[in-house]
Amino acid sequence: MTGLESAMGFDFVNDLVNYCGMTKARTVAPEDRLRDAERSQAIILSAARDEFAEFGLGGARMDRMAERAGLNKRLIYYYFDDKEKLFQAVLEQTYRDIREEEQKLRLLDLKPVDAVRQLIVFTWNYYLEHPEFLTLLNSANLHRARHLQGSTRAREMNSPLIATLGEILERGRKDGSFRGGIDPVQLYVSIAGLAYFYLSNNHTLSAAFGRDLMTPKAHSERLSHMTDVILGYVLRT
Amino acid sequence: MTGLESAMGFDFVNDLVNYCGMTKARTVAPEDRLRDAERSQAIILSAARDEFAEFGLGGARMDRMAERAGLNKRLIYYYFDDKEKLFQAVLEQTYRDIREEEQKLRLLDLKPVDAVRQLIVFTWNYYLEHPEFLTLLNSANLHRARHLQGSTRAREMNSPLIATLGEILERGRKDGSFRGGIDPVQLYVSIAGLAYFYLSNNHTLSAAFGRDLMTPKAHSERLSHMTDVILGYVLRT
DNA sequence: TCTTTAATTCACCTAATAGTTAATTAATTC
DNA sequence: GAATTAATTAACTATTAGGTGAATTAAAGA
Repeated sequence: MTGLESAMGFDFVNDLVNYCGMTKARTVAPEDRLRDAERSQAIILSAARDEFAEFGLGGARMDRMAERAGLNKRLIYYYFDDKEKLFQAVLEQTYRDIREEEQKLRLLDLKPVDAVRQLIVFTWNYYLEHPEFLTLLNSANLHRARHLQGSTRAREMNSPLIATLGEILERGRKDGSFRGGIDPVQLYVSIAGLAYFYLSNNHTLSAAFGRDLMTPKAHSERLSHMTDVILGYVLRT
Repeated sequence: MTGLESAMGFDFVNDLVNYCGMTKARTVAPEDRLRDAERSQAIILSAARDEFAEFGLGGARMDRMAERAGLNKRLIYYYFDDKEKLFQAVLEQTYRDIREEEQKLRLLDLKPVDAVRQLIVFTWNYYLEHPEFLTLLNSANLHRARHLQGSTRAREMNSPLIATLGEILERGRKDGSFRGGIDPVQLYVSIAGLAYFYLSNNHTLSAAFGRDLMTPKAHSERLSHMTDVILGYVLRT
């Protein structure tokens, strides 16, 4: 309480808060706070994501993460216990991010062909704009995805997309544009695989074929090729 | 020299070797030798391959490699200098192995459709039977393939395959079975990607879709799907 | 204002790890 | 059979890296 408030004989700030109907969860503006648990956790998570993405689980360094975050290393352990749990938290966040973007697509509002086209374009662009997604998944798989132990969470996040794709395939079959008997999981894995492999393995592929696969031109050629391949399979001929 | 040889007054073994016209590079049968540089190097390389494949470059442990190899750790440094160079040697060996197998395919002896089919089957089976190939390539890419520095070697190894595939596509186009304008590099990357992503990411995918992707049945379904996708694209309709 | 709680920092520990020095001994040469 | 070379080992080092105990201080509560 300030000297003035004290002199006035009542708690001015508290009265104001009560008058306005605000909860007094915060007495200082979020920006001005020197300490903020949520903010620190978010910063750590993002620093850890970058570090894991760049060096893999085995190569990532806790000290470097702290430095990246601009926070004391002890805080990482305070909030995330250990390296394994931190990696798990990063993975969950990463999954949440892509599924959130996928939700926005509203594929069921489109014609079946356009919906498939859109899904291909989205997948390609998302991988292109989030290279960390690719390396994090590689790390997770190297460790046999033991960080997605519960697996129910992961399944819950992914089944909506597969259900949507199944519905799209069904509609396309009914209106005669798609062939029948397509497994939505196989199709999704194929779309993802065509983009993933090209981008994730671009360094070895570029070396192997002596051709820069990361130019804008190469990118648009790949997207166009991918679309041809998938539509060539899906469309009734 | 044995006591007997000595007693006879001449070097029996040397005379025998000269008589037979053999070079005396080895005095003891390869099996019986306690020390053998080539053998040790091969053992180290294979132990290192397994270790790198299981834990990645960052997670691999030199001590564990020595244990796997059943040889003193110092030998690894004696023959391969350091961890980085060892990883490079492992990568080169790995590439050599798959290209050697590819050479045996004799795709140009087949009809174009069958050649493409064969390439798909080979790729699928090779990845399936050599899971270490997948994780090693992932590691190489995580480190931006800096271990394939010269790149000329890598290109030399891969261009024959692309040339062969180009020839197959050309023949197929001429005989009217294939569509025109297919880029062999794109096609190869697609075939590889369809198999690679499924197998390399099988742990996260299985968790995401709540479905075991590694049963024999799932495998044959995937191969069949992949074939449909690629042929659906390649074949003139 | 005073107390309590929780965010943050400092200093440190221990085990592991990449890499090395120097001795040893099997194999080869003469 | 002695000398030389090369494969192999044992023991060691310096450093790094994951993790922790305890003090500090900002923020919240009363």
